Amino acid sequence: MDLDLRKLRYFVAVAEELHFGRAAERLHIAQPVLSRQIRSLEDELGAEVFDRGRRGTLLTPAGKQLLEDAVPLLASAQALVRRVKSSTQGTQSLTIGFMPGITVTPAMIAFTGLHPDVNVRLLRTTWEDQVAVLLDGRADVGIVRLPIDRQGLEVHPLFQEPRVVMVPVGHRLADRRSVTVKDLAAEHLLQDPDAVPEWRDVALELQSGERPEVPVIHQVEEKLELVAAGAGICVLPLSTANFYTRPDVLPLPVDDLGPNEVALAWVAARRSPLIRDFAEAAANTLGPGPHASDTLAQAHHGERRPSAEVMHQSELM
Amino acid sequence: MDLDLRKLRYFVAVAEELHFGRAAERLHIAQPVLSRQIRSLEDELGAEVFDRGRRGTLLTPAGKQLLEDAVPLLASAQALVRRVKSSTQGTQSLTIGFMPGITVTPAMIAFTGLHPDVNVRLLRTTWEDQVAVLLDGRADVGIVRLPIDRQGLEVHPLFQEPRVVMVPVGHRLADRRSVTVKDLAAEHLLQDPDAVPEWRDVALELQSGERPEVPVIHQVEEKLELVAAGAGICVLPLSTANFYTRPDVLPLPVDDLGPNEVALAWVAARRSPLIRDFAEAAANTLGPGPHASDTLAQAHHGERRPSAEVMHQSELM
DNA sequence: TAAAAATACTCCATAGGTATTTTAT
DNA sequence: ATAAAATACCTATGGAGTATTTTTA
Repeated sequence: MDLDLRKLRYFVAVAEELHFGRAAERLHIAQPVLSRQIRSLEDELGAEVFDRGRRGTLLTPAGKQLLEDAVPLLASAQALVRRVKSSTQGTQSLTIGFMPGITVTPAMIAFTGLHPDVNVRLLRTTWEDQVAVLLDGRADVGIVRLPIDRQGLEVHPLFQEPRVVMVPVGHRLADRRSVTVKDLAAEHLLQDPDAVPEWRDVALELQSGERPEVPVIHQVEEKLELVAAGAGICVLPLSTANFYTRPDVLPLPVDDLGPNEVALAWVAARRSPLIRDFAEAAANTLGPGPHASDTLAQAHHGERRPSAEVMHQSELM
Repeated sequence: MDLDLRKLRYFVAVAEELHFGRAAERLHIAQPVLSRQIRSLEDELGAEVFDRGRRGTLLTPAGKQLLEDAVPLLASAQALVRRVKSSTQGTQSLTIGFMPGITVTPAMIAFTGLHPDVNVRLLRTTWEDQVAVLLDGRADVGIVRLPIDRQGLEVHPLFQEPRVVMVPVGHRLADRRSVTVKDLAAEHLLQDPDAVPEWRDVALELQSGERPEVPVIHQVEEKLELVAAGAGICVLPLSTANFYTRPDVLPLPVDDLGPNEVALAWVAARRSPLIRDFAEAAANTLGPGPHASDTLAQAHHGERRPSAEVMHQSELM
């Protein structure tokens, strides 16, 4: 009668691993248990979701449809629990997700003026989880870098900022005043190609299909460490490049690279007055027109710090 | 770890009844079971959701938050199951919800031209469930009458049409050429007051707080039966009034009643190409500008029939 | 005191475990 | 032959039932 979210979570694990044994390991259960639970899910749904045999485990059309709906449903369930738990605290709160390099403070100040009683929290996100934190309720509203998957979100553009490429000192392009995307085609990009569509379309390592695995750590500091070590390059919005300046990595303008768009996003199905008011505060203080420094800055180490208390994600888990 | 949707469904029943015994009856389980399940839910959430004692059972703030999220989550889960089940059939399908009186055929023809392979189904809705059928997956897209709760929906206005009031022959207003909303303040309205905000604001029966219970049956035919019997009046869009003409009920123009807006709506979190193409077909064929008859018609009984096969909701349950 | 919810207990369905067999490359 | 998934069988958790007690207006 009622769908079992545990089985759904198991299904997602198998759908992602395409292997019952590995999925069971990831879920910390025994493989036969997983087989039985997936069968039970298939019985309840009246549809086979996996094509076992032949070339291992594959998704059926019904399985693809299920995966598409299961991920957001599980996120919504998590979001529900988070919101109920936070509603037990006496004070209302608003959690703002933001990507590194974005200055949230002016919007926060404007919002706090309207709602001095509300506990505003900041959650630094990465490119990979900037959308997920909204869907699963870790954040109520996000200041995101486009492009993103807009499914289920309300997205309001705020402003644009130029992007630069970070190369190590001594790199073959390091003495250029500026470069083009084509100059970078042979480089290894240390980030999700979807974040830089212009590069993705010309990249040699993607056309050859022989792209080395990008390390799973995606903090900006670590990316720059890898750039400095000569492991590859990365493209950053100007404000981020200025924020994380270090002497052994140089920012270079890229002539034909479109600007990075920053937008405010939240789950479309919610209409909380706090989100509405923060959206207005952000539009007034952050967008449109550049408020941040938009020229290549000289190195200025450690001068700027986030001026509000920043939660680390681990504190929220 | 995983939220239990069964408990969530139990919670919604108690939240709606505000009485464990009656809720248990509605759920076909014993009262002690319900008490225990709600306690278990509260343990899992780490929050009391009901305030027992004093004046019976009441929702706590956490309970209100939970109710707000639980209803759409349960609807999404139902929608997931429906979509997986329908994806097992070989042919793709698109189910269109529509309110009585709206002519869907031109949009259907345009859409079928684009997708001759897709099985298009129609689902007649009522004022009360036109949104629910979208949220729980009974329909993929709906032609709805505004105003509706837009939470989680994408809403694209199509066209407007005038509204009339239906009164029985022999009514004190029956010989008027037209009336005003104020003339209707003392009448009993046989529908949801939210459907006619202009009336709601002046209605005597709402101000006195002594509104008689409106029968739960909400088919247009039955409303007109009640109007004919002198049980009250109802306000209908012109096309609906023309469609359901009967000799003992008269339509009257209401001078100061705004037009009824018809819109296309679907769940914002979905982005199916079929929905996109139907939206385009509907915008081209149905809106803006009136395509239906927009004058008060003489009686023409039984001439017009819905030209496509119409499913009854019971066939879908 | 009467009505409503909570507690005590019993039963059974089912998640999870280990050992083993079946299946497909 | 081997790796992967399914089956067999056992244990224990927890949902649902009935009978009863506790609580509150």
